[in-house]
Amino acid sequence: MSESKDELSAADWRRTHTCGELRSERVGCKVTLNGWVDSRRDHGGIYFVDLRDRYGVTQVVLREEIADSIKLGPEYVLSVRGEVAARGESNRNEGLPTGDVELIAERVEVLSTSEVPPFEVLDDLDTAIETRLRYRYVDLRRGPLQRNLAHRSRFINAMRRAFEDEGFLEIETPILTRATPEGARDYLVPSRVHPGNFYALPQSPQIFKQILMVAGYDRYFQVARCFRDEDLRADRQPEFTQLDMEMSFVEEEDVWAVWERVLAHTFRESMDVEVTVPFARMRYAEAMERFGSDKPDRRFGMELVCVGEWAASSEFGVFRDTIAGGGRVMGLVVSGGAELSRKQIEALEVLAKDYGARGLAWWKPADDGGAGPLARFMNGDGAPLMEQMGATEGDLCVFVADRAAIVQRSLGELRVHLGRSRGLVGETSWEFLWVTHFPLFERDEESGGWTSSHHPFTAPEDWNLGGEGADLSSLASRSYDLVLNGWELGSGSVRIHRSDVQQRVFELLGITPAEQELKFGFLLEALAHGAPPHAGFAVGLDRIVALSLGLENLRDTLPFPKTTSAADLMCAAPSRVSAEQLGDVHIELDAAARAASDAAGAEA
RNA sequence: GGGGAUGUAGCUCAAUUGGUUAGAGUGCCGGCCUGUCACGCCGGAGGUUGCGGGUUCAAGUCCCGUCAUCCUCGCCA
Repeated sequence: MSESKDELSAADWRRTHTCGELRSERVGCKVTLNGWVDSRRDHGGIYFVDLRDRYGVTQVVLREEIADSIKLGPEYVLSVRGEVAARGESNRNEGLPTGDVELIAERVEVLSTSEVPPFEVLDDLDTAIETRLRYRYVDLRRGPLQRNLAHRSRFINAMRRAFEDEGFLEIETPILTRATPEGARDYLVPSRVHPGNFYALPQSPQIFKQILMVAGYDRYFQVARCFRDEDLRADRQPEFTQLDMEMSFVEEEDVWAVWERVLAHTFRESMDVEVTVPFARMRYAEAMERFGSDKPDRRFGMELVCVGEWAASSEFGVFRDTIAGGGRVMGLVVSGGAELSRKQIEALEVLAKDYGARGLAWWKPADDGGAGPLARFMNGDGAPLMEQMGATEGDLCVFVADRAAIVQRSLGELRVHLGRSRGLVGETSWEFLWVTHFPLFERDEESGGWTSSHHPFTAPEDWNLGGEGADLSSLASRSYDLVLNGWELGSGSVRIHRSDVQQRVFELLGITPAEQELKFGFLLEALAHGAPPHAGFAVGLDRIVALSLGLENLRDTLPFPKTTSAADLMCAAPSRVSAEQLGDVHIELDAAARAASDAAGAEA
């Protein structure tokens, strides 16, 4: 180095530019860059270093005397002072935005050294997620993740601005709150000052935002962290973020209109994408009947076809008996599916059975009766069923006979599977869909009682709940989901703002007046103190951000995601705690927990 | 809670029917090289085959158990 160590440390090491911004206009300027050593190329008399930060990469040239004076390793953090030089025609790097210039180093300071990283910081690296999560700070230096997180920031900020412009107030609600009796398992936090009592982390700010409506904050929104202690999936994390909102003195259409404006603004601002507004709308019952799903992917057809009439009069006993027993028989046409082998069709049957179907009947249609197990019930004439299915020779028809819910579910899942595997799903499009009028209640298979399809605060379509002795399964709710390309992005509803109706719904859900008082007393009380009609909605930000990036797994849009077993591999959470800490919160482990905790401790 | 897949060098993977000293690419370290840009060339280090047990003359390979990761059914008001 040309200067002594003392002069160096006295000198200002701070950057004048980022590693992504130098262009030809700066040739001749003295600049300072800060960044990480991305790659090194030692040519003996001349030494190249690519210096990286989240803005880009700039080539730094170290002449022999500087290169010989320092030791550089991968991911070292440097401050480089020097002059910007033109690269010249033959030396330009077309692949780099800064490729027309380079920095001729005059002074290099190592701000920080680095262990050899566990994997290389490359855009297209194929490292096991386990290793990436363990060393997330290295993984997060990679371009795709930096771009994803930057996109997420822009997306959320655009949404925030849109809500502010609509007159909404951003209001925070508690993270330490009380356990709810229904819904997902709560994450619990033991109280030190209230022995034997626990806070719960919120599954959503639902009750708080309703109480804000009662309090007169008629337009609320929040970027809210939510927690649910349930098993995970690629599209599900134990803690996740919602863009949550609620409005007073409105009905469904008002909520939808706000969201249509907000999302149009958000996609325009953050992605330069124009989305079609207003969004399409479809009732739940229609979605189930046509697509076998409450979140239909409408990018391809292959809709379910009801063949109940044909089945009722067919000679196939299973079909006939199903119809006679009040069930349904429906089918799908797999275009060009006649090419599928028996083995491939059996794989489809396995899939259908995963979702409750008892079997999958199939038929390769033709005028003469076609082929497959159903062919012998055609009496040599396939035309009538072909016409009803809208099938032609060369297609494959598959059928499920069962209770309506099972028929729709299994064929709906089959449809999505076939749509993907047969390449029917086109490019990602931005055709949003409101699915409306979900059932108010569902049967709980285990207890035989009733549960809310959405949540117990959802308004019924009929404030009288159908009167005394009504068939609860037939009641529709004023809830709605927002769906995009087969993904549920969010859900909401008009709420119950009448204390008496809320109590009646609790009662139908089997919550006794004593329980209501104990667990929801504060809400019922609030509703009895002047509650305006209100409605709201929340989207899963992780999902919509992932989808807007074309990703199906949430992990690449989150800085510190957890594993399928809800562990953080970087900081090794959850962990055991000292006996003293447990004592503080009045917790004693049982024998099984002690053993598991000791085993985990021994491994670590 | 159930089902499936995976686990070998820092990383990504290979290793025939159970058979010699577990290999390759990449990264790392050293040497050479004045225009590279995923530089190149030469050399080197690097292994509890996830862990525990079993079968066998012999186990990365077969069996049992266990742990971790991923996908998934249930679950997720």
